[in-house]
Amino acid sequence: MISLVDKEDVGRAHVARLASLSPLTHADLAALDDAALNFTVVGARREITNEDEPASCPRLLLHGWAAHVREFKDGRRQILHVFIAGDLIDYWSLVPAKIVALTDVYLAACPVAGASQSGLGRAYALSAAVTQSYLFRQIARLGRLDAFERTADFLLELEERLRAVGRAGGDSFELPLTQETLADCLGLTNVHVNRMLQQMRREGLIEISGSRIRFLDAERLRSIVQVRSPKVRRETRKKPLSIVGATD
Amino acid sequence: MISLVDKEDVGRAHVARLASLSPLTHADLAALDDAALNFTVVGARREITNEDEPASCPRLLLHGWAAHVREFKDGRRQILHVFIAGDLIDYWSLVPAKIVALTDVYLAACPVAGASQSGLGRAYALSAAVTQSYLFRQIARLGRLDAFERTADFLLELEERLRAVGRAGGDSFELPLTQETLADCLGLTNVHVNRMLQQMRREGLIEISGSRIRFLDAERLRSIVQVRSPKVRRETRKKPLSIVGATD
DNA sequence: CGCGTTCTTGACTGCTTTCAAAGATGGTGG
DNA sequence: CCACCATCTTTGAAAGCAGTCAAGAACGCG
Repeated sequence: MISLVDKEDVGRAHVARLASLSPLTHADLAALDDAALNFTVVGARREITNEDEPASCPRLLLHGWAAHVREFKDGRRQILHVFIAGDLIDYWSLVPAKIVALTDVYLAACPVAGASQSGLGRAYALSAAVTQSYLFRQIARLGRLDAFERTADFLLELEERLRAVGRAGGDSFELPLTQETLADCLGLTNVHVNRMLQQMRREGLIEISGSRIRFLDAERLRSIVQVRSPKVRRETRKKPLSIVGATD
Repeated sequence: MISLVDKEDVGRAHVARLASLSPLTHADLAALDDAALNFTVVGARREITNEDEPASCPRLLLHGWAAHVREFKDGRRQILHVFIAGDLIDYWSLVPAKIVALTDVYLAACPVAGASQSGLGRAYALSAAVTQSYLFRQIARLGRLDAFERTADFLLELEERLRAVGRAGGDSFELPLTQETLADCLGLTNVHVNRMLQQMRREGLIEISGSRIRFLDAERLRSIVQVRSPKVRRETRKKPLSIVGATD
């Protein structure tokens, strides 16, 4: 049986997120509330979309977690992007993607932006831009951060995004992902993810109980990502890719 | 002194690319030709855009190579995306990004799509979608491919993209990037990129002379990326992330 | 021709994976 | 309420891939 969430909880996150991107009119809000009224439930581990049958229309993720995943023939797997409550799943009828529910998920059809000048239309555009910026962050994370930094950065990103939709209270939040799923996000093995989390616990950075994770020292966590440790990785003076001098 | 390219060469790539995405009207083509007439030149290693001053408008990259790069405080560097001739540099006034010229670069302001129904407008939208799909590929590459596979996949991607704009003849193309820049794309060190290229040469996969690279066995190269080698990495039967059964 | 950049190579280190097995957890049915 | 089962987490030992360091060769430009 699927565990239900409070009715008032369903349908808040997406409003919070979109409204924070662009001021919404009453019509916009009404459209969003309307859309949230009849949602679809997709069970954990079920496919929301796959490479063969692209989505018919953009959706709002009202509740739960989903992932855009790419699978290789030999079983390797990479999660390209994680969707949380409030996110727009709108890319793309054009780019076929496999998106799976990581938990039970509540989806609603995305109301079309009435006037193209409506706040809703702009919110959608901004949402896409924000999503893209998280893709960039994911690339940088996978390309240049080591396992420990990667894990820290990813947790910080999740906390930041969850907080924006009221899903991170105080300094803790629900993280209903297995360490294997985490590993698929981070390009690591489940074993190594486990070791990194252990290390964070030992160092007093985080605390995990059940599926809830708490930041004990968010500041230090953040500083880890910027530059791992002052001594280990000394400021390698590498030739800059770009020149500072006068433009042109 | 900046080496000039043939006049007829400037301004072909972007037309080829956009027209292949959506049929263009005469007006569209005229607008593109117009735009290409007065281009700006940005010297190699100069910044096209940086985090502080976002681009004022979308640009067409008429000629040359550019990169969206992210730099860390400690000197680490990751190239998030490479732009080649014909590409649209349009993301985003919204998401500040540092984009540098990897070679001398010719840029033109992007003509605004007249009617929102114009082929040009749709070409822009599709261009953004295609770019996004390359970001996904970059994530999968960095997350789950080993150094050899990564290098192969990246070269294949470049060939494919260059071919689409007539910049890859036969089985070879100009690759005006240093191995260090390549390393920044691939999340590797310049030393290791060198070793991977050496290995590809030894195995008769590629041939490099100057800045020109030739695929000697594109088919085998492609097969490498799919599944590295049948023996080394045996079909790990990992629990599937998603369920195949009936939907809902 | 000389100089700086880029490429190449080898030896060594170390981070991450692999393999294997034991412990914890949660849900189910008796 | 407990036993059981599947799933998930945890741990150790060993192997392997990629990074680091260093130095020499090749290349291109002025």
